Amino acid sequence: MVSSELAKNRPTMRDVAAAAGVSTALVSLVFRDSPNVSQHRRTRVLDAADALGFRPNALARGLASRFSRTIGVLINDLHNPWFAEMYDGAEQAATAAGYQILLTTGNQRTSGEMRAINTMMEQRVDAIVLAGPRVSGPSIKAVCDEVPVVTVGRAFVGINADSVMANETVGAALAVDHLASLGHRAIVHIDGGQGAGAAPRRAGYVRAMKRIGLPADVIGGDFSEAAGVAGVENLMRRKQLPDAIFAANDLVAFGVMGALATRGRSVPGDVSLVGYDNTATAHFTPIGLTSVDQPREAMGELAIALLLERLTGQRLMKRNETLVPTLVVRTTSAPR
Amino acid sequence: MVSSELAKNRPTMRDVAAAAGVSTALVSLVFRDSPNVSQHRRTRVLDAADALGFRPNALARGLASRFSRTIGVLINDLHNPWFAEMYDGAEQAATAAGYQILLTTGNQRTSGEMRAINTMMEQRVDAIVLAGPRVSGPSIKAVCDEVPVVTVGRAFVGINADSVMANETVGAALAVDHLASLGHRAIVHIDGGQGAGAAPRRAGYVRAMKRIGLPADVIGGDFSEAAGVAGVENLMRRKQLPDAIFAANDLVAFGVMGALATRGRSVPGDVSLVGYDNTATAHFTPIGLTSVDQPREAMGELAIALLLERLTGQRLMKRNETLVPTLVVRTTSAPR
DNA sequence: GAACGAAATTAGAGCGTTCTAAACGTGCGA
DNA sequence: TCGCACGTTTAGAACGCTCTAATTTCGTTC
Repeated sequence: MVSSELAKNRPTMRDVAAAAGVSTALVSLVFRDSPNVSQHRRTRVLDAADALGFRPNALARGLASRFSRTIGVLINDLHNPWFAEMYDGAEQAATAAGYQILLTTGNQRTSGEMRAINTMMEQRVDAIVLAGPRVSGPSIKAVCDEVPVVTVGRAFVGINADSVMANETVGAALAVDHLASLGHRAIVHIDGGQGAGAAPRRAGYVRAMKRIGLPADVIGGDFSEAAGVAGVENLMRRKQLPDAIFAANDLVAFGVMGALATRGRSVPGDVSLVGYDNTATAHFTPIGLTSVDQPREAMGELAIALLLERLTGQRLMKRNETLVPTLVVRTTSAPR
Repeated sequence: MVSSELAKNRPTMRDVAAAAGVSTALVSLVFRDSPNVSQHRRTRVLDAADALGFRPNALARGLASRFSRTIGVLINDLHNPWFAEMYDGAEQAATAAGYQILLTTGNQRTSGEMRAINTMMEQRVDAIVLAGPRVSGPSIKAVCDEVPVVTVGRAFVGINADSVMANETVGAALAVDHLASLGHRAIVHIDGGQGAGAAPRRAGYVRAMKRIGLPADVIGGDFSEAAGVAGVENLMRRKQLPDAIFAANDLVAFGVMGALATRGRSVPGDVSLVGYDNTATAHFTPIGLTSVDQPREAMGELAIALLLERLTGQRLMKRNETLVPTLVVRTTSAPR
């Protein structure tokens, strides 16, 4: 090994034990906060430990104990702040339970995700959170049989993995009801096409419109800014613009805003606009996008809670949880 | 241990060896891609391995080999896409060199960072990247003596850690020169106060203005949207608005945009505006913020490259690298 | 002061790899 | 036929910790 000179001889429990004049077993007990260690020895050990600059070796610990006390979290896209917020909730819950988090990303590619999952398994994480996974169900079946797994934002059928989702249908209804309550009648939905969550949002929109007694009016799109621009171009060809637009997500809404501005139309003066996801960008003053907000942190916390139930053996059955979104009203939606 | 029933008896090298009728040493050689294993045995071992569903145990491997082949990356703020892009570069470089990345976050708090650093050290990472660290120099001195460390976006003096920075002075000059070349004379800088990188940006602005022969005009602020709003309020009290504003970062610029819009002033009609950092939000059509862009991916790659130099023993001396930013022109800056 | 039980401590065998040094074939030249 | 070199393979001792079972220590009680 080239860097042998770098392999510092770090102090081990043996060294600490020798320095403190006790056995390694006692040192081990001290570092695991065992209650049955005399105060006397405990301080002696701790003093010796930090005199030597001792750091317990997590690899050895994990190997010997068969548990790494680590939960692996796979985030599909690090650039998407959605995941950062979910992660906050997860980290907090995990830390509170005495677990560490091993964070990996799949770089939005299926192959990257599988590689990351394999890495986690080799690191012997005790459980896994898959946030917005793109992998196929069958490809992770073996993993789910080895450790507890929970998926966030997506649910697999026929696989032993728990899931945490947001109720997209309800979210869409929130948007529609809000716009309708402002007096808007012609409410168009630019949808997310094949994107994850697009279908239930569309369905929620259609159902809510029907309930209120308004005609559903869906324009095809996808989860991108370009879809928003295209949607506006499409609408401009009509005799007149709708009262309001409900975009499949915030990106689409940004596209809509830009395209309308380019054409001299104002939001919310000419058209009210509601997005979905409540991304960080939505709240910036020059934008102020009204948007449907998913309880991201809560989803992260819940994901960890589900794993802990499995880890402590409290539950063996699969569980699918659904949380309810809320609407954050800003300046892009106004009375008709 | 409560979850004993979950501690699946995963197959080990021993099992694979038995199944393939060879020694564990041979299995080990196969999994390390040793060249001196006969093709015959290699395939027998590999077949046996995946018949059993064997996954090498990274903990045991790291313990025995004294190297985890893992680089720890500490990201100060997961919500900030800046880090995501830097991480992309780092991950790519690390993977190419056969290293895995252990990603942690400090949640923007110094205490969180120290905890994360300790965790990495306990996991026995071979080297560490600190991206935008907030910790103090002395507090990580011991760590830097144990493993190679590189800091990104900040440099420590008196500590054995390499660093990768962007040249903020040059970046500020880019912004000033751009605005001046558009014919603007009264160019105000709303600065970043005590924030990291604020001082060199301010200095770069002042120097560039002096070079061009224009009077420097700095308004105090910090790296927040609120500072942008406050800056505009400040400017409105003057007899007339400046030709252009160079904001300390994009957040400040968003604040400026919002505040100007509120007061019925248009960008770039009344005032041209340049931000700094080129955040993802800057590029959205309804905003289109001209901004100084740091070569984030390149910075991540370079960070890993520096660590590899240390790991392979090619270099022992500290090295500080500085990369040059570029300007991305969008729609918030226009001729006077 | 002996006996006892509880509390505190320890010896020593793993955990699943890697690594060193030695052993084993095998083919080749003498 | 023997010896030797070379390419393969292996036994067995680490690596630094945890865990079980045993041992020691101690405070009580009789």
